[in-house]
Amino acid sequence: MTSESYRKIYEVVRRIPRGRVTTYGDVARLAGLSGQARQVGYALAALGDRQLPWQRVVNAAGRISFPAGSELAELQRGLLEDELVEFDAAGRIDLARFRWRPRTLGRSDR
DNA sequence: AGCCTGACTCGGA
DNA sequence: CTCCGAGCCAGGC
Repeated sequence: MTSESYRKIYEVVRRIPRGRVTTYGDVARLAGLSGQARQVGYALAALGDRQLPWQRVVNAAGRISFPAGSELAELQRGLLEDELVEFDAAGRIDLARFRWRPRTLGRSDR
């Protein structure tokens, strides 16, 4: 069960395209785990050496979910900036511009 | 089992 | 804008 949920979560994260981001809640929905955003974060924390674009998952506020200034926060931000994802002065990503909208959510890209 | 914590989110004050 | 409170669920003690 857990492993099954994790598998679905990883499956979704793997599909996030470069230069785009998505939220924990969206990943949960796409993985058929609506309302379990928290478990997504949990699954990502247990990534191990899997090669997944985990940096493309941010919270619903468009912010990195690590303490500002922490090592992981810096790493994630750096990886995203390398993909040309922009952060405003407050460290927020404009989800209206960078959010990934897969067809399975009913929306097309812009 | 009970209790706390956490890469979350949403609605209300 | 910020601060709860509640819902969520896996893990560790």
